[in-house]
Amino acid sequence: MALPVVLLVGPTASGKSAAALDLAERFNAEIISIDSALVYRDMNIGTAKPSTEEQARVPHHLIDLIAPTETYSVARFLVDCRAAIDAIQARGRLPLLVGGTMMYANILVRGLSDVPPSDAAIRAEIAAERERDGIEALHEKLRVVDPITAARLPATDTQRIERALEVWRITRAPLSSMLGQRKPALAGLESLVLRYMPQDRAWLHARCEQRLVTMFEQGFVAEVKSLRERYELTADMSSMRCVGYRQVLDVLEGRAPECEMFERALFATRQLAKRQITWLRGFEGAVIACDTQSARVQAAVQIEKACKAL
RNA sequence: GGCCAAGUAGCUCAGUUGGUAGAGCAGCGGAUUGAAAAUCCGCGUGUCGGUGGUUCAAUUCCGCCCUUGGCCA
Repeated sequence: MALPVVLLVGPTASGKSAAALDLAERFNAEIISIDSALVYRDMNIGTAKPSTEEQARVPHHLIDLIAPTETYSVARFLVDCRAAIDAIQARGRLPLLVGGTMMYANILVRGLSDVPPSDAAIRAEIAAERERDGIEALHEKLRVVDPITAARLPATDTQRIERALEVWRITRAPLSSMLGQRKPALAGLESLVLRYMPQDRAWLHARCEQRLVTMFEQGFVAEVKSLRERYELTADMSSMRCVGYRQVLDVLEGRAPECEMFERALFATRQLAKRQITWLRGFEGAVIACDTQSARVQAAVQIEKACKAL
């Protein structure tokens, strides 16, 4: 009997990881993390990574893949994720994909166009140009080679302007000519999307705060200090731009006063949750109110229904 | 009980020599194609404590009431 692929997506601190553990045990599932922060080794407290006990209860995948000095990508996620799904299904178990990195979830469902991978050397070269000439100059260069993308992006969107220029320099073709046709990532698989969303935003904000308090009590600052001793870290690395890590690093490197650290980290967490909720509204799939008692039961009912339908 | 001060956005406050109001911090909405926990774009959300009076017009001036804080009994 074929099993569906279940995606449980929700904002940070919504309780999806804990729910996933229960659901995994109930449905004989293995968990695949959809989380761009959990891929980093040695970043445990600030990412709210499932504990070793939790990982012993249920097998988890796509966690601890790279060092904090390395970078991951959506495309690599698709490859890793598909491999994990196939392996889990081969064992006759249910793949339960859980997380809050909505770009990954989005690409998983809608597919990725045929765009070249990033090139670290070209990317560094473009970043240097931006520091020297300013982002407006890069936007102008992009307008010449890819007017469609340049018109779409505000002149302030550094990351996308730099990426579009990078694509041009690698392929000599505009990014806008490559988008449109998407290669489906879940081809041949039945999928069920469960959107874990709070009815009351204040409930989520309170949980964000509570979890952040716990992180600092568990030694979050010590974790970042230890990371700095073990790795050659800089503030512009993807790992160090993660919510919380960035704010702690700002204090350790003297860019921000310690008294503001908690408040700034909390603010960043809320902004993240907000962006995640924006994505969720645009997704197809069952909505589950994560701030109600029956959230897990509702999720279980949906999964059961999907399994029977196959 | 008497005197004084304050009452304006979720919070802290500004302001209107009378023409229904604006900052900061919060908050909210949106974009998203190999960095996404990233990178950007947009939005004041208000019976100006209540009530009566003066006035063409009151959040603003006057009276009374309510609430809060302080001082005196």
